[in-house]
Amino acid sequence: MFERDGYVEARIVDIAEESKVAVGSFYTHFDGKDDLLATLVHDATVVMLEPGLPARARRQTDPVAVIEATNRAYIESYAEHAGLMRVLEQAAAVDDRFRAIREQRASAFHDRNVRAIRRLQRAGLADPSLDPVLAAAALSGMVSRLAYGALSAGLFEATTAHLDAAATRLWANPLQHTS
Amino acid sequence: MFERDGYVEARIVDIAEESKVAVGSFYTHFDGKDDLLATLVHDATVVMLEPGLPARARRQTDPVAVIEATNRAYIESYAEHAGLMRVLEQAAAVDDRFRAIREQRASAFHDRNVRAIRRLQRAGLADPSLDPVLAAAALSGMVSRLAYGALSAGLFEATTAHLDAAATRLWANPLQHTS
Amino acid sequence: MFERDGYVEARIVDIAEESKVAVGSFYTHFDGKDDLLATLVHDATVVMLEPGLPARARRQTDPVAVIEATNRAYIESYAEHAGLMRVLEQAAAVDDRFRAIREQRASAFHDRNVRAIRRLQRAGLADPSLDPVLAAAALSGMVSRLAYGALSAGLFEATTAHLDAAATRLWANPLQHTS
Amino acid sequence: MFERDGYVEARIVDIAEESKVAVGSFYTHFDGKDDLLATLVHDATVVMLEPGLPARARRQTDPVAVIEATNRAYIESYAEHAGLMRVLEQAAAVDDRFRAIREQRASAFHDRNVRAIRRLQRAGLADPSLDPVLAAAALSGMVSRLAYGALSAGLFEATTAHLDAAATRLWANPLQHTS
DNA sequence: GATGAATGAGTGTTCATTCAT
DNA sequence: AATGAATGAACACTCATTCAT
Repeated sequence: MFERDGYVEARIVDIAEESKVAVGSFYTHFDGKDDLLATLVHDATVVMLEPGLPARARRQTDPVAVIEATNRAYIESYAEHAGLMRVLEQAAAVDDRFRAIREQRASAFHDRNVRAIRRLQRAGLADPSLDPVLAAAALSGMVSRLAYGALSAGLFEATTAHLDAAATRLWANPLQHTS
Repeated sequence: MFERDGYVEARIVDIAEESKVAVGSFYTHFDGKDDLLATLVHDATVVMLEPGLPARARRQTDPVAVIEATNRAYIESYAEHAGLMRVLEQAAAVDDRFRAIREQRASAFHDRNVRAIRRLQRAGLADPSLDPVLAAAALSGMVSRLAYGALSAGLFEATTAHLDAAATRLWANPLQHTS
Repeated sequence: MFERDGYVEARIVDIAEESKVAVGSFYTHFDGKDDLLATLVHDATVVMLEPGLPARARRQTDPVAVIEATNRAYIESYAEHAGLMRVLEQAAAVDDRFRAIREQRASAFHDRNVRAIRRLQRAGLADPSLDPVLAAAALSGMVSRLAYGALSAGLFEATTAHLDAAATRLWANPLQHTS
Repeated sequence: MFERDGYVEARIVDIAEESKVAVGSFYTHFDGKDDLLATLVHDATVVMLEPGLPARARRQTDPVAVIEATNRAYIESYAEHAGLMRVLEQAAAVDDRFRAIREQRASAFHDRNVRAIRRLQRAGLADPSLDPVLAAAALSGMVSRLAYGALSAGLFEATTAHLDAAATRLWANPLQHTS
């Protein structure tokens, strides 16, 4: 229902009906509309932040491999939860609680990226004059826009593989010394 | 009122009160809440798309100068209208009319960037193997995330000058031939 | 405006606009919507109750001629003011003032008919066992229904001449002695 | 509430209060003010058009008996629903939906009368030169005016029995050959 | 006298939430 | 635990009327 009508327009009655339970029963399980969405987002986030692939990638020394693994993880998880993310986006615009949740989610990715850039700089593999925080923000903005444009807004046709490649290339280049 | 309460929460009565007119008078000037926001956004957009600085920059041959001028124009206009943009963001999540307006605004910048990248590629100043559409999306995502993080969300401290510099550098590098 | 939108739906702004004056000017001439309609109805009623034709008919001795003259007068005046009468009908359902005006108008016709029937009875030209009040009510109900059906509701096709003839015949017969 | 305040003036809040339920509960049962009235009228109409008495009367051969039965049925049902009919009258003046309902109700009676007159003419019991449609309109206008005058408007004192008698007499006479 | 922008009381309708069954 | 009818606060919008110009 959230994905069809959006967070604001979705009515509790419809959600209950869709789930084939009575409205009252909905309140037995959730405190309200916000609690339901919070639960959904929480469940999805737990999966998204699972340190499976990145953990393995971190051990690698090739910076491009690290970047590619990170980007692929983000894009794939975005592809899987695109609908929910759109809903979270709307809820965040209306309810401060979700603004916080969204920021927290974003921070998790952001911080991971800041750490990755610092590591590359220390290893002499990235331009040390870049501000890691700004760079991480910019680069993850870039990747999420690519994901949004292709997977949510349908602005351009591209497979997730294409997106991976483009993201990695645009990530890798600016970090390099332009000497 | 929109900037304080958001589009959805703002009540007509409050908007009228704030303007020191009666509710009825509000309707003398606007057809409704949506009409008011549409008007505000329209006015701001007219200013933002004025081809002042970019037009002059286009004639320059130094690609970095072109990029810098474009980025500065975007960041400055974003800085000026940050609050309104946040409201538009919320309205777009709730009302299809505003989704369209937002897309249209985004397209205007996107298209300008696609054209800029193509021009640079033809002039041999940018890596010709990049897809201009994906690159434009990625790069403008990057810049708008920088602007959003610094000016709307307060994620990091930075002057608009800092943002200009970071944006330009991160734009310029990936376009270059990595030979 | 009243005839197009009905009494309740007609808006003062539209009435003023239609008359090419400002709303304020409307109130210079009339106290409000009700005053305007009262004036219109009054003007029309003055004309309708003018004792032109019936006065002459009254002097005649042929009862059928009297009846015919009365019916014709009613139907013609109804034909002329059908639109206004429909409006009055609606206003009477909403505003007690107009209910009174309508009753008064109806009474004028009713009383005239009661007097006519009494005269015919005294002259031995109508069944003396009929209650003149009920008969007058019934017969004028009949005529006004004919007028309404043909001229306002369009229930059946008939010229005013046809209506005259039918009304007179249906009036004349029941008054006669069934011996 | 409708009978006290009329259709237009009746407020949902009052209707709900009168029924000792909350406003919201009103909407649990009806779609709106119009739906409530439509339901009331529908229920009343179902009863009014029940072919009980007239069906039996139809088999009779005495035309006066047929007419009397029809008139009594109409007057009794009118007496029972006089208040509601007045409301319907007002609603019809304001809402096209009710205009249609009223016309439909009127047609049901009208058609029945047209058929009755035709039957009487074929049986040689009524003047064959009368137009059955016009006659039915006129005669039912007469009866309904009697009912309205006595039961709704209080124009004259009369028991339903008096009304029956008067109506039947005024119906019966005009149909007869005036030889 | 004419103007028409300003006024604000009034009301239909929605929907998250409760709670007796 | 499930049910779903009842609840009533909340709010957008209309339009007759006023009054400063």
